[in-house]
Amino acid sequence: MNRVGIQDVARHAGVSTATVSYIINNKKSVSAETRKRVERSIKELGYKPNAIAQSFKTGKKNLIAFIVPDIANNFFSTLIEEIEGVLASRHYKLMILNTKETKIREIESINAVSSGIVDGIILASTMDSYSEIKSILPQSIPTILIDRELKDCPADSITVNCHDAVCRGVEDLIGKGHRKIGYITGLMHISTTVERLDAYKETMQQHGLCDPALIRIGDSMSHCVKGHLDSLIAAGCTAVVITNNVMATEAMLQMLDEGIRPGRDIEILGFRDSDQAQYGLQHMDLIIQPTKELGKVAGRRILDRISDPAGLQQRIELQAIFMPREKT
Amino acid sequence: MNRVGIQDVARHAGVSTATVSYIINNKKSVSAETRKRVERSIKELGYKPNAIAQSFKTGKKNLIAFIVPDIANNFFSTLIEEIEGVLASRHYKLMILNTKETKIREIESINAVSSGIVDGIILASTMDSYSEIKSILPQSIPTILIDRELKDCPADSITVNCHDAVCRGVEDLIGKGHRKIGYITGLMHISTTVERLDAYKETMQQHGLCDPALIRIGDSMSHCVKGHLDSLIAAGCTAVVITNNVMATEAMLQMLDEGIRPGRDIEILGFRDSDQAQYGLQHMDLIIQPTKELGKVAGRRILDRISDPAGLQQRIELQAIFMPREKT
DNA sequence: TTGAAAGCGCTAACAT
DNA sequence: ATGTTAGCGCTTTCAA
Repeated sequence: MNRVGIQDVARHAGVSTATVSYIINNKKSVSAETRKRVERSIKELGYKPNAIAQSFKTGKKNLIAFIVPDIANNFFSTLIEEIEGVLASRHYKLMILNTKETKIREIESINAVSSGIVDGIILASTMDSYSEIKSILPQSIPTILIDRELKDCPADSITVNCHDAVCRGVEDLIGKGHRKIGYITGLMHISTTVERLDAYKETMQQHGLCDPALIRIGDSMSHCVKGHLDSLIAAGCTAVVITNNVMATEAMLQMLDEGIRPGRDIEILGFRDSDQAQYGLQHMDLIIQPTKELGKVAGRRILDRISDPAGLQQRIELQAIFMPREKT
Repeated sequence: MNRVGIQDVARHAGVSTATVSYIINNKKSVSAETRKRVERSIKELGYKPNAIAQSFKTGKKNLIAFIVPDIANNFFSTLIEEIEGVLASRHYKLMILNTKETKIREIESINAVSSGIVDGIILASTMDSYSEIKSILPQSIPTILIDRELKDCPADSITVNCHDAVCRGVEDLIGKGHRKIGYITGLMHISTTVERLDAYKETMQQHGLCDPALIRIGDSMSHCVKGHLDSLIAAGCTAVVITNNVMATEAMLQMLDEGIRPGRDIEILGFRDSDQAQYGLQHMDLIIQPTKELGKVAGRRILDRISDPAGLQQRIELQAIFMPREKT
């Protein structure tokens, strides 16, 4: 049960601990012969460097934390996947902390992580504002915001601009003759929700079509869609904008089940991720987020930020695109 | 940028580092006055104990690794949620490692984790057999298998027995007069897949109905269902067993989209998790896995195992239940 | 090319 | 109740 340490290896191979360390990290030139001997000892003894001791000594953990609102959401699990890929190529691991869109769990997660166990933090925050976490977010740990912005936060951010795509989508609906276009939001305290809603209002206003009675406040996670959709249909909407992937999929299931034919009985403008091959979504107009790209860029950015902690703040913005449906 | 250490606090409060340590961990009795003074110093200096140094010294990391095949699968994200809950109550954190059902990523994950950064490992393995990971699975770290068993593995395991529920479900189908009952499997190298398939074959055999031509090999993740379902229908099946939650949901979407009415045109026996409120699933007969319970039990078990590393191996088996559909 | 030895920041046994 | 101090297992400087 006693773990074998670098001492044991050194003794077994008849060298100093320094030499073993050099070999583990191939830091200095070591004669081929010694290297061979030490490597044999390592294998024989089954030696594994104690990662905690290494981190303690060097200060490097090769670990990034991703604080994420909902791992079951395809958007975020795609993000995780992509970030992991980028990090793995640089020998970093990703630690995932799931907040379930609650502030308390976000705070707990930030606290857990600010004890110095990670080299960097990627945060998709569920907070209303930066002030709510300003005091607990450790300035000593490189941090970047992903997907959702926090006003006045000095950290780097990587976001997706959906404003233009939403405008285009709504324009398209209007162009097809729709006048009563309903809208189901995500969680209202999140920056992306506000951005998208503003784009919708703006466009509707430009055509003199804006009607607050056609807006429903949703959450991005669970089962709020049914009621909203029914009530918008009852209100006479011929088209509905549903502003995230989870809700769009749910709406799809529900409509199919009730015999409402999206694309015929009602027009839906939904959201999906870059590579989401969700069955049924082909009946909707879609706004497609560059989710994979978002993850990749975030992965690269946190790594760069770690190697240059003092660099200037960066705000990176990717663009979503509007794609009309294929099928009826 | 220089992190403040326990030394700084001690100096600032005019006490020894030991006293500060006692207060942080409230280990020994400290006079109310000293405590107050030290706590003020901690606040003033913004001191946060270096978690790595603590772990280094004590050997405790308060971290459990969960190596999981697919975080986007509701079954596993529910598991994560429940395990997190149990661990949080004992001040443990969960580190999630997503293998995407690939062996290579499982091996990488095990290696990453066996450098001693966690106190315990929960593994939902995607391997064919224990021999594939026997040499890399660290015996010094408490490990439990969840959901999927690995023959001959000496670790504890927590699984869900679906055998009886599948038998009952298939019996029920037969009782309703179905004779050609198709079957779509999960990944064939996984223990749960085999268990379920055996139960199906067994039951069909008992009624002289077993026909290998009615079995389709699926994977549990992606988009294999459509083809299989179509071909089973073409083969004359009046009922189909779909043996995990992801595939069941996908089949649902597809059938609705194609105007096939589950529960009327075709009978489906699907799977879902304890609390999965997926729209549309009410048209299927269902086998319900006690997913939340599974997570809770696993969380408790790993904690117990950590406090008693030498205890006898435990194999815990929960039972799935069969539930006929509500709606037509 | 190799080795001796000084810590990294903290905990806890032991002493006072 | 509080302080002194010896490490935990490793890396790395400096010397040989």
